[in-house]
Amino acid sequence: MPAEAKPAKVEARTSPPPSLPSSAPLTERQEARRRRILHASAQLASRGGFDAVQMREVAESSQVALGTLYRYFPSKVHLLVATMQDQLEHMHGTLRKKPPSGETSAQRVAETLMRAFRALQREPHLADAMVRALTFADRSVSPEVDQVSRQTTVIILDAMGLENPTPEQLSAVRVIEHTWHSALITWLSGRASIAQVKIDIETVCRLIDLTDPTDPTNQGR
Amino acid sequence: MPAEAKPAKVEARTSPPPSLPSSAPLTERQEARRRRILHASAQLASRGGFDAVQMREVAESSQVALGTLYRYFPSKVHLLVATMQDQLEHMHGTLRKKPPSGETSAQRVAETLMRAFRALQREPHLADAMVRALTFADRSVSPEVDQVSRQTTVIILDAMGLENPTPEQLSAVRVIEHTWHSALITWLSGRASIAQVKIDIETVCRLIDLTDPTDPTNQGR
DNA sequence: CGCTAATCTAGAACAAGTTTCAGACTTGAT
DNA sequence: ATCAAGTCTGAAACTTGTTCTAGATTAGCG
Repeated sequence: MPAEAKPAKVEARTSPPPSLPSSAPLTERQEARRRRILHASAQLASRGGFDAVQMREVAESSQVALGTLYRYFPSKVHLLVATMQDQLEHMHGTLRKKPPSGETSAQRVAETLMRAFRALQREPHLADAMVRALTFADRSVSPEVDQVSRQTTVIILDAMGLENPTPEQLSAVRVIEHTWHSALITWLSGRASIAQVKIDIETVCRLIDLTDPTDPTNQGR
Repeated sequence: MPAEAKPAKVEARTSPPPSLPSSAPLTERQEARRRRILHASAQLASRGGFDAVQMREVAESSQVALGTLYRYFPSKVHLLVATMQDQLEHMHGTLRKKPPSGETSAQRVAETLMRAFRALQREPHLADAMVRALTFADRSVSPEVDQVSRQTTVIILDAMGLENPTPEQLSAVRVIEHTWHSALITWLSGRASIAQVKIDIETVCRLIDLTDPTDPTNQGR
């Protein structure tokens, strides 16, 4: 990675989705620019992963000046995390259409995650770019990364079919997310097979059983 | 990050610890150089984390030419992962001296990981540098990252006090490692508190109970 | 000791993320 | 329609990881 200028300009951003400095609503043309940028980012990422997303190329592909690109997304990592948010929304929509069919919460969650995993497998380079950005993100990207995390939580809770999760269940969900992210990384870096990821996901999903109050074998714990 | 030259020179390295091109044993002076480099790396990392480890500075601090530094460690990530291996060995030695006191495997593992976590807290910047490097590593660093992973596995199995882990237990250990890494990241990026990390570790360690054949409540599973 | 291959050094050069700047364009309000 | 403020553009500059080169040094060997 080149000049990762330390003073990662932490603009006083506050609004949720857009990365613009202030929190003003975007004009139509601005919204269009933002969309073009995200599209270019995803496209380049689909080609060659994290390294292929070069800011100059993104700017060119999206017909925007480099300075403007940085105005919308203050760093490459911000850009890729935003790209991930974008893709996650798609994903959530898609998953919602066909709810998982498993009988237990654990099965449904595992099924949902494996479905997401298969989607990522279709664009492994894009997955690489997004996941690497996520885990490489430093504090200046925390709000955005957190948003991704929340969205993931929602997806998992959706799969569990829970209205009011208990604190224990939320803990289990946290651990599932940890495992999901880390397992993805091992897969992306070629250190784990698809089968291994599947096993890991299924293994961690058993934690859900452990917190399922309707499971009679959990009384002794 | 500056010019992350894509063609990450993947030299035909094969030997285990040293990153030198071939697999020849190091001379004394070479061993000393390697040590100086790792020391400088850890020192700079302790200051300002990942970003503070600048290759030129490492070279200068360790009294080695930039080209030589790259001969020993083909990239910044390689260097930091090697630094991690180094620290892990220390850690393992330290942990061995005072084995965990918990009664169950799960307790001992959680205790061990929390002890390691406290060690990391003492040098948060160093932890940042090492963990970021680990998760950002691409395929060219897989062997080294894998070695770190194996070492971590050994530490956990040690804590469990197992001679012949079952496949199920190994799966649980994998998930624990995933959680450990990911939880560290959320802590380092300021998205999770120390307390939260503790909870996550304790939560995932319950998976061990699930695979403990001596636990009578596990019969129905 | 003298030779050769490998290693090391100093420093330039290159790549890509990030910053900066002057000038053109838009927007919103008057 | 007009003006000020805010945006966008194009291009250059700066930073830091990485590569390359020519010339010293060192290591091992006969």
